[in-house]
Amino acid sequence: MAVTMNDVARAAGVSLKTVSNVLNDYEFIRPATKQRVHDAIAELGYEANLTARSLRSGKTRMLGLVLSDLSAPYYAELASRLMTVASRRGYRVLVEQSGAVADTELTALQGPFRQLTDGLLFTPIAMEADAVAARRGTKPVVLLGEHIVDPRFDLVTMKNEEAATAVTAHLLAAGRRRIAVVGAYPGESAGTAGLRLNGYRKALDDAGVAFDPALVAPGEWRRDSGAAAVAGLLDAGIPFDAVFGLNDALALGAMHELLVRGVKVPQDVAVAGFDDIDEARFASPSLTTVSPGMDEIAERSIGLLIDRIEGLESADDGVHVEAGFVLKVRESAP
Amino acid sequence: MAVTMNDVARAAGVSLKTVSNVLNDYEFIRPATKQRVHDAIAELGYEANLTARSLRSGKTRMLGLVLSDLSAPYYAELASRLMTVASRRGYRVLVEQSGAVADTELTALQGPFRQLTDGLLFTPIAMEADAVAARRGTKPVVLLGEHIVDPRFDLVTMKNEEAATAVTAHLLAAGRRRIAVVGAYPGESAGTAGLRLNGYRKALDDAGVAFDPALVAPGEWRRDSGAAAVAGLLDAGIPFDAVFGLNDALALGAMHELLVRGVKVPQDVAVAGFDDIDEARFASPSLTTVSPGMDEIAERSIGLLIDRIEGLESADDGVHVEAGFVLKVRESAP
DNA sequence: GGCATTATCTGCAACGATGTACGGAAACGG
DNA sequence: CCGTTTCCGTACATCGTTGCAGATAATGCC
Repeated sequence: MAVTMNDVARAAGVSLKTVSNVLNDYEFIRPATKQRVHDAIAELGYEANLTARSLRSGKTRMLGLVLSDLSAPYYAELASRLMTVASRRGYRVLVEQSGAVADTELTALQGPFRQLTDGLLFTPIAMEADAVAARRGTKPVVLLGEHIVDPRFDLVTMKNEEAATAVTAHLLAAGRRRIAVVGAYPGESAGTAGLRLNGYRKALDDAGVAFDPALVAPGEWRRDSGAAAVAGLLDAGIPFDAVFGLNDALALGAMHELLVRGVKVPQDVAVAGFDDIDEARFASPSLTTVSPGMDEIAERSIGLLIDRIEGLESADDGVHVEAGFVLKVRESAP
Repeated sequence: MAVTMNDVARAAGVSLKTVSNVLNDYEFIRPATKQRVHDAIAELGYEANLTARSLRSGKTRMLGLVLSDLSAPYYAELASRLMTVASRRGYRVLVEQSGAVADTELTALQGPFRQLTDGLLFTPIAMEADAVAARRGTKPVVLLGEHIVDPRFDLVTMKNEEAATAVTAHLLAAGRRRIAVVGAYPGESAGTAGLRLNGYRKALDDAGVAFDPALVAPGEWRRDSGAAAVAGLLDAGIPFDAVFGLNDALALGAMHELLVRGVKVPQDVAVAGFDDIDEARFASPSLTTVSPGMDEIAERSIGLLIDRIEGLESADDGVHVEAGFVLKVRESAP
């Protein structure tokens, strides 16, 4: 049986409550008493029972992180940093994979997962704003991504549109005129894909280049769909001289397919991505992309969530944070 | 205030304990009673309080996963699958990043993290067998990887040596004779790196090719170290016609450096890796590697751990599981 | 010196579930 | 028909903390 507060209290010759007070930094305790308690704790090797503490206090000191798939490199890198940042403030992160399925997202939002955490970092993909608003409980929720942009919610995101414009402008400046986009539907204008597509269109407009819907190919944001999308364009005989993958995985998949087909990158077709995952630097050719300030996103989202949990942030409306970005020009689109 | 069992009991006109019994599938309950309780639960929207349940039962239905760094692609993919498999058996996975630091590993093994979980999936890197044996508590621990191979522990691993031999033999069969290895010290023979290096040496022996320590370059198992290791070899003027990265990240980093330096892959230097992460298929050239049966590893390690937790597995000695492997021949080393 | 105030510590109840023990009714056996 | 067994359900204690409301002693103030 583990050592309890009662054992410590007995050993230190004080009441159980005094031990609790010492542990919770209660103000009025004589240094000598505090010392005796600490000695007893050290001697017995006492460790607080977190479950009991949670039951009594209603706090778990865990944050929930809901994302579609932890094996996606962007999410893996993000999760890793979020955990590191959270642990600096004494919180753990519990991850739940939604698979981008509305049902699973809903379960994460209001099911048992919710109970285990003091607050949620939620990347909605399938669910819409009203549904989330109706189902979020009383605990804080900070949204990640851009699927839902709504004043009712705290949101940490990136400059999708501006960054996409920058990438596209960079391709245009290099003389590319038929820039294919993979990862969106031609008409899309909301959500992460939509925003990035808007950014692309804006750059085209600025440069006076006409938008061609035939150059826009949808696909899930994975390497294989990037490859499939490019294969589709090539097979359809649609000419293009650049590919903008709406995330790096898509771009890298696309680039792979181009090279397999004997298309030279960047000579024949330039390729650019979005996210600046570690893999991008080491691809061959290395991938031009945009770094969306992941450190800042991790820092700010955890900070905001914990501030909400601890009552340090009390804005009535949702707080919106937009991290900066940096264009990373590499070999795939010099 | 949330709905409690007491509320349900009142609504159903039974005692609190009967509600508990219904929820825990106690045998002797009249169908009619069971139905009334279920109706009340549905009507009130009752959800069991997991914290209270944990406190009373001593179980959390969470598994701990300790690994060095979740952003490493192999671990990210593994973690993702482990979570999926665990959830099928009603468990969640809580991840802790050790950073491959002994202190952090120790904390994960016996600190608060331990309390939160019913059992641990532990990838030791810095800690040694005796230290782990002394500090593991009473809850089940299943080791992953090969840093510690010891009959005292349950262990789920892969055929490192055989697989490394297969990769090396494949390179040799293609006529390569000076195969550099990145990710190990020349004399290493224990741990994952050591085993894979042994496999490499065995293949050399079988083929009657002499082992040259100058071809073995150490480095952490990341892309950047793979690149740095190859840069070192090239700068030192050590000739080689193949590189075996002891994991895919190393191999991909190495390949990148080769290509940057104008070395043709696979014409001048063939490259092979280990792990078969998704990225390997989409690299250019695509990476020859070995797939270590990650699905099997995920299935078996979660299965074993949960069986231990639930008392379904009771072998006194550690159970050792070795997943099979498949060589994936791709463009980087045809 | 008397009374309010401050400092220090304590006991009890409560968080919401489960384990143990037991009571009564129904079914069964001889 | 009575004792035993099998069902079905309940009451109470308990897991290890923290919140609340004191109790007691020491100090400050006039």
